[in-house]
Amino acid sequence: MYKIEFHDFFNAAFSVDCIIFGYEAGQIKALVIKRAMEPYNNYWAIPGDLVYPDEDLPVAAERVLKELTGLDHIPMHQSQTFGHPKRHPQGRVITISYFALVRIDALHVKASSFAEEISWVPINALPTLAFDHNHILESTYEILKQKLHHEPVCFDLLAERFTLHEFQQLYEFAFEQELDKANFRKKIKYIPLIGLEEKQKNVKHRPAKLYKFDRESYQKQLINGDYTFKM
Amino acid sequence: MYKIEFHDFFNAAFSVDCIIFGYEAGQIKALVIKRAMEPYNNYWAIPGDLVYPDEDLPVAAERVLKELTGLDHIPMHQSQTFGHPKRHPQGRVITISYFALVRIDALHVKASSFAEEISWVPINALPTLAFDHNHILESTYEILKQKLHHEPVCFDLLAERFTLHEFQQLYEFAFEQELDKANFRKKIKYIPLIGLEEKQKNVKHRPAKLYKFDRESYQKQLINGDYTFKM
DNA sequence: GCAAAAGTGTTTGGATTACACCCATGC
DNA sequence: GCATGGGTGTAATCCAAACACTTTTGC
Repeated sequence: MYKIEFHDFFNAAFSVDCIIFGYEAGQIKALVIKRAMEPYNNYWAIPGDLVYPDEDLPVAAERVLKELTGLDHIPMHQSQTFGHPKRHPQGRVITISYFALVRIDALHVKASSFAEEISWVPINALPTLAFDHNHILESTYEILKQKLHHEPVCFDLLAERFTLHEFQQLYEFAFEQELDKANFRKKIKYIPLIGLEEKQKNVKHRPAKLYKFDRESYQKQLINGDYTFKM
Repeated sequence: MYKIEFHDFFNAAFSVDCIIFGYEAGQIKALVIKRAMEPYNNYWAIPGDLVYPDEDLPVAAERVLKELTGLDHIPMHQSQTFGHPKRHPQGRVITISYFALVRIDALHVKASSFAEEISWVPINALPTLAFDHNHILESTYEILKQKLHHEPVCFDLLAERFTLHEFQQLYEFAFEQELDKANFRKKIKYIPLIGLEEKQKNVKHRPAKLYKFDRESYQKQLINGDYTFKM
């Protein structure tokens, strides 16, 4: 055991990485940016950057995401922290990863000066990413899958109005197994959904009814304690 | 948006906090130490300390736990990271919390020079702790409760040999609801337990049979995929 | 009419619940 | 004997899986 002075401990930096998941064309995807700076110039990476000395972590995550992708007002949750001494080539940098779920169809991302390109990549076909970002992304996807079982986060990924088939496909993709249509619909019977009058258009089969998630009555049921989401 | 030099980011420190849960006398408890140094001298706190500049996080968690409590070879899992700029009075210190589950009956803790006292406190009757440690401990307890539902972590808390009633009481404590004895036993029917010949002794009622968790066959079932733990 | 997907009903077996009952031990 | 918890059986009910069937659209 060696002894160092108290102030010598204060020579680390830390960053936040923002993992943004979306759902598009039947696949769960993550947002990556192409780095336009060293280290790992030209590599795809999770959007992330260093945290300012007196900045709180969730605030930093919001700021960094906005600076790199233009995305604003996206609620994020903390995922995990990665701190291997050699994970960053330029010094000791601990990174705290945050993640968010978004509706890809409802937003427009734009690359910043530090990121020359932005792309949504399917979670099951990731390229080699900068730093330890493959590891970070994969282990955060595991957390997402856990949440899909026990919390209604699926409705953060689906478009605001969705068909029951799209809803089903999301779960089929995440858990890599086909589901029976009739049984799926029985299972979701108690999830508060609002059935809209509107239907699908321009499909070459019977148009499906569109639904919205009824957040308000879900909240009420949560407080009453007479319902717990489970899939 | 302000701009600071790259090297000026490197003036933060980080620590690990080790939350040790145990089960004793029908209650889930956490290990706390009484601090024998500033800041928060004489407060109860989660065992934790600063991480060395080139030390990996899980290694630091193990070292710190051993230094402060004498506990060694306790497998720990990362929980959450807390980084509010004002959470530590002496500078910017981010803390990464780790947690572990132990069998209180099977270990002996000893206070170090930095901790003049060690105590197990029931999770539902915590004193005011140093720093933001109440918050850290409570939110980690929520994670433990989640795990109790989906992973066989209960057997890390129970004594190696336990009665089915002790097993049931652990769940009754965690989820704050009474369970039917007969139904509880049907529910755990598929958990691989080894029934021992031995029985309880010196109890003033019919002695209960003792059981062990069959880790080996649980692992096999996991790999085969023909069983998932659920409580 | 045909293809394709939407949408619903029925049967079955297994799990969950509530509850009742008997058993072994210390005092 | 009696208090205390250990341990088991039963009937009613609910739920999930498998599968078949009808409906509505575009072409």
